[in-house]
Amino acid sequence: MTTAISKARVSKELIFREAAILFQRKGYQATSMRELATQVGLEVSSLYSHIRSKQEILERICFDNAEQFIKGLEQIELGICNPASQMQDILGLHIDRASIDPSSITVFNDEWRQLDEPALTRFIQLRKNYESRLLFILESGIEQGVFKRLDPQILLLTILSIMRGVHHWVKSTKSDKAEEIKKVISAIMLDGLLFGK
Amino acid sequence: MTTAISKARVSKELIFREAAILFQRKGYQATSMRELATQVGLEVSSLYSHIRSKQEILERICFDNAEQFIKGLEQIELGICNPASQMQDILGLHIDRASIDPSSITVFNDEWRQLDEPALTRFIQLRKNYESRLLFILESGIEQGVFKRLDPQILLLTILSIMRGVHHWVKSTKSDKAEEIKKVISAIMLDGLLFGK
DNA sequence: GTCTATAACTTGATAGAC
DNA sequence: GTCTATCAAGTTATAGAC
Repeated sequence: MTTAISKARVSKELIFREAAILFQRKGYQATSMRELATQVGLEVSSLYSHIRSKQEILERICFDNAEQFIKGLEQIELGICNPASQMQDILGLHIDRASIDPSSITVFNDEWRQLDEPALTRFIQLRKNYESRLLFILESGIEQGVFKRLDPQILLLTILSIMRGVHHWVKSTKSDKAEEIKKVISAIMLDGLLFGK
Repeated sequence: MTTAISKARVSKELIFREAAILFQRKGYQATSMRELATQVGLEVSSLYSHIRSKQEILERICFDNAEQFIKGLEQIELGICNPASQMQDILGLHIDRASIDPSSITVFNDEWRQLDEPALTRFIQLRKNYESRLLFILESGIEQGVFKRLDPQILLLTILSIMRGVHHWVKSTKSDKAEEIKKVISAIMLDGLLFGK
């Protein structure tokens, strides 16, 4: 429109997207702004016309994802109050988000510790809040006799561990259909691995 | 013996132990040799009388743990050839090791990507070998009708995800008995979460 | 083996011309 | 908005006295 030859558009979004990919592959600390600039197709200094700092990128990735998970959980809480189906929906929420944007989720999962204060404390609080709401669902399920009477804290950590790993197999399975993954994980978590029993 | 006042012993082991703690808390890249020196009670340069480089520390942590897991797996493979009990033993192996040395295991789990070549490639190969042997056990179990007929690749990644998270709840559960954790995880993995069924 | 001093380099970020 | 040039601070690691 404005120029004869349309130059590759360098938007803020592109910077965040490429940053997520680099942070995923090498980690936040091991990724330099020079590498990011190269990946985006700019000189380092030009990045700072779009962003304020390297930290700002990490903060946005972490808090955007946090927001998505919190919103998703709110929907589930407002739905039918059945712990088993709520748990299944939570698994679905995590698997869907890991499928939609694996790089971003990996950074959210693994690199949040590199947040500076006060963002770090704020992030940890969001996470604690999220986890305590999952714990509540688990405890409700146990009380209602839907789930087995196992230590709910250990249950919670087990579920979170599985969810933290989902992004790994989003790419490593050939049939990268989220639906297939949901089926298998639900089967394991809810009914166990043993046949017949 | 040699000095009247016995000075705090600065051994190589102490350096590796403190390094594991720092690498766990802040990550490899975010931990400086200055911090490590302070933690150990030396000046930076003095560290280099004991170790060759920062990388050497990471390599030793990663490969020592790899060796332990491989040895453990070999024992399990040589034991009774029952996929269900083998799987339970593998869960036990990971939980035991995470209980014995959580810092070291966390670095092994999360910081191996910071290895330089050629160590990185060597490490990835060890891991691939380990994982393919777990996969074999899962596939055997499915063939023998012991495990449900689920995608073994997804099963493997699920189990590895749980094992990667064990160190988190070794500290966060008050009763930090490995036995309790083993019981709960085995219950979930083998029999599922749902009651009765 | 430990120290002080410093080399050699990389980092995130800024100044100012265009 | 993008560039060239540069800064100040931090990094791992070494040299050499004690």
